[in-house]
Amino acid sequence: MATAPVARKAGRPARAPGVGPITPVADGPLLPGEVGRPAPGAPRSPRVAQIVAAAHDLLEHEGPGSLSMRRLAGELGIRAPSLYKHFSGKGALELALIEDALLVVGEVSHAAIHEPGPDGLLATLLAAYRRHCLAHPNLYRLATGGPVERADLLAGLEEWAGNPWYVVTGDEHLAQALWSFAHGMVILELDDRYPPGSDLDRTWRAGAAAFASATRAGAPPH
Amino acid sequence: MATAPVARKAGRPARAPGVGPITPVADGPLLPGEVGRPAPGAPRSPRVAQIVAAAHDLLEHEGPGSLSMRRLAGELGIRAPSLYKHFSGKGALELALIEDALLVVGEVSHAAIHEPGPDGLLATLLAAYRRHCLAHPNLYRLATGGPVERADLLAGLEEWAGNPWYVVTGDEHLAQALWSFAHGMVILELDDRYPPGSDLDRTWRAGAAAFASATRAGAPPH
DNA sequence: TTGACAAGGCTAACGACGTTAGCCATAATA
DNA sequence: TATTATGGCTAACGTCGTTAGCCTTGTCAA
Repeated sequence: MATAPVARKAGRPARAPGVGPITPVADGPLLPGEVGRPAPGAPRSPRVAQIVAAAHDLLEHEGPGSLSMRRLAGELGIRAPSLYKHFSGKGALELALIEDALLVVGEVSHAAIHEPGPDGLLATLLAAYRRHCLAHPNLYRLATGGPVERADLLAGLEEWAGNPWYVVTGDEHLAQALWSFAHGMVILELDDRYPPGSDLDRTWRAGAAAFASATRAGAPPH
Repeated sequence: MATAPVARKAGRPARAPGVGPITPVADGPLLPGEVGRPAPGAPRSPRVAQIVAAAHDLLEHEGPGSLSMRRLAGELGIRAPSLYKHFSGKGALELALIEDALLVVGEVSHAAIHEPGPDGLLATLLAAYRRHCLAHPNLYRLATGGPVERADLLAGLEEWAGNPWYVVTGDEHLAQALWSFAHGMVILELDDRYPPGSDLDRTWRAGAAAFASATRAGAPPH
């Protein structure tokens, strides 16, 4: 390299380079209807992983308006055009963030259905999804707002991330409907689109009850 | 005026200036639980209405990337800075579009619950919402994507537009949950986020059935 | 009739954006 | 030791939203 290597600007602690968003804990046995994590694609070079980590931090801490090529390069101590040695463009960088986000949300969802709470599988999944997504608003918006180049995504990633919804409903259409409800709730809550003073806990419970009774009425979840 | 007045570039037919998005058909009697349309705010000047109409056309026909101040001005035969004589910025322009979009979607929703189909109020409302929103994708994304300055919106607009969901469920939390489901379905369908080959008609029906039975189980809709 | 003023155009320019072209230094490899 | 890949750099282009400042036209009061 011609210039000072790495050289993160002072500030928030950097993630260890090369470490992806997933710590692949040993996968236990699968539940009925559950599918396994898709095989990872080509591994990222250390520098690419470092850039993605910096972009992740920038997006989450400073907001989407701050995730520009110049700003990101500045965080890394380089200039914007140098980023094009590692990514074909901003879209490719965002796609990497989206992949990470889907992997993590998939991990969270699969973990939830392995530790059901007293209210049952469905309510546990909904609660875990809500908690996680609200805790990562900018990443969630990036990952779910607008179309995505499905061909460029890790094959099977979306299906795997959405599989828990099928596990808890036992029906693919009910699963899609339930996930749509959860996504609508999260995104509208993130964007503060409910009337002020709304009791959203109760709204989540009302939706959960509706889908839970529909699940019991139809084919039970295995 | 110093320059040629109006002077729309040739192309799509212009809407009559000053005509808003709503043709205020005579409002019939209200259903139980239904609220009336909010009182309109300050009327728009003819020129402002014309600019909003041009922005509307541009957004819907050319997509959000084409809705720039320079491009919009070009459609109107003027230069971008002149738009600032009528709007404080792009955000104010977008807010006018959002207000129009919410008014229209409110009209559609209220109309739907006055003409229930054979599957009942709830299914009729869902079908009308889906049909209308999918027919105006860019406007829908603008109106529902991201936060909105509630203080700048016509007072009571969001509540009125959302009121039909309450009318068909009879419960405010179930109403919010149902609307969240509908929004999630629409936005994910618009963004092509369901697995290829999904039978979304059946997904809509599955969700409708879940909420319909929850509605029957709880307080009936009047 | 004249003067003031509001409305609504205009040009020039600023800073930030994504992106490209072309150059160059270092490290690894043949 | 020569070559090549890696990964930096500067300069620049076109687009974006936006501001400052100017000017013409129409209206309306003195």
